[in-house]
Amino acid sequence: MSRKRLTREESREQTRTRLMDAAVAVIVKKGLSGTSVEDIAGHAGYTRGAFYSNFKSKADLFIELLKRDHGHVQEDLQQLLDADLSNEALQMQLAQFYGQCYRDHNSYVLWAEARLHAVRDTKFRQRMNTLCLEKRDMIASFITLFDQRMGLQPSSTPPTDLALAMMALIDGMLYFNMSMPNEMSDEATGSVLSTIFTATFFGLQAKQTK
Amino acid sequence: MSRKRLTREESREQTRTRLMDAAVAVIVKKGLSGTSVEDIAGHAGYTRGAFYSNFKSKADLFIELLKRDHGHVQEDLQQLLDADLSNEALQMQLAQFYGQCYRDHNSYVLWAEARLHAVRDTKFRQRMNTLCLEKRDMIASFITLFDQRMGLQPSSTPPTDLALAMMALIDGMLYFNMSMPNEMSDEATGSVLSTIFTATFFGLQAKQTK
DNA sequence: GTATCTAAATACATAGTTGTATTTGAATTC
DNA sequence: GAATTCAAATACAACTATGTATTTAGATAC
Repeated sequence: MSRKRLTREESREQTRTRLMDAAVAVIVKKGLSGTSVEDIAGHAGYTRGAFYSNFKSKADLFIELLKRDHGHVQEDLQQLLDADLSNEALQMQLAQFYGQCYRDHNSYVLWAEARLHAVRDTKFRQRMNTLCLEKRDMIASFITLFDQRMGLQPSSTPPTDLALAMMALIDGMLYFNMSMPNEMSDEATGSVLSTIFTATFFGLQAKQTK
Repeated sequence: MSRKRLTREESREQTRTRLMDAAVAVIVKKGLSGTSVEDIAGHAGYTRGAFYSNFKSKADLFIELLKRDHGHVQEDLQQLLDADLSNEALQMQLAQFYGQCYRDHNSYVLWAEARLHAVRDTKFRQRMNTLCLEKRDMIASFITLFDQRMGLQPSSTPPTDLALAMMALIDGMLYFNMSMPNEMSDEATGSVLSTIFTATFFGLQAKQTK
């Protein structure tokens, strides 16, 4: 099994990626501020030298992590939106989307850290808000599309506001699902979300049978 | 203006309280893990000696902070529940409750820190869950009471689950309201919450006019 | 193959943090 | 008012973190 010999650029890119992946793991485990640059480099199998050669600072790296994750989510959502699916397929896919949402532990923690940091740091908050609003607008597009498809007259509450509410709700439920799975099982989480979504968008309480 | 001479016990109590208040301020500003014991003591006008004489560790203090805040909220809610108010008064009070909810910056940050810490530390998570579930049950009582009062047949979703959802929603909206007040004003926040509450509990989309 | 470049390692200077052990001085007790 | 007690200050020793400055060794260019 021949290990491919890497070009300088490839090697650098590999280092960068490894550092970022290690950073996620360590930050999720010990917290952003509880994680030292040494921790990250060490966990990736490098020394601090490698870190500072690739990133300006821990803060700089953290932004990169968020952007990377955000990019993935946005791509996924955009694909769904572009796919021009049937109503049924769309509903299925959306269900799956928030289904997988509350399974990704690492992302949850990363963004929870980010929110806290945003509360404290104005500059960071602005960058963060840009990302959040991009996601919000994506979700708002879904709401609008859905309203059109279903022939519902749009709610008096703007879809952008509803989108933020859904983000808030999913996020918070994800936490409960993670921290007290006995009280809030995966099924219960899905069921609650679906109840509230349905009530909010169709205006009728879902009479779903367990 | 004679400054009252304090007994030893009073003085100790004062120190303790000052340390706790200082801790909230500093932790909100710099984060739990970014805050040193020295920071806290210093901000309260003492040295580390005073801190360690009053608390076992920073973790110990943090739990105290959460318990104190939790106690206040529970008291307020219990009073509301005991008051046996008319429907109108109850609705008013509840509106006021979540109205004031998203005005308390410090508490938000404290609990956000706590959630992150809970994800990482099993023992802490258990203590934290106890508090969360107490609050959940309190809110579930409100939901049940409300259903009875309004003569609604209770939702197929258990009130405890709905209670967690409402906590999740309020919390998340509070964040957006704090971090992007231009996108999510106080009024918009109230409006969205009220839309979703109404839809969820009455099963009808609120047609509220701005 | 020699010279050059640069990613990553290493060395260093500085500074902050923790918890305990000891001391101090003001409140209490007799 | 002398003795005692204890809240808080101070001193201490071990450890961890940061960022920069310098070195090293493997890729690239000639």
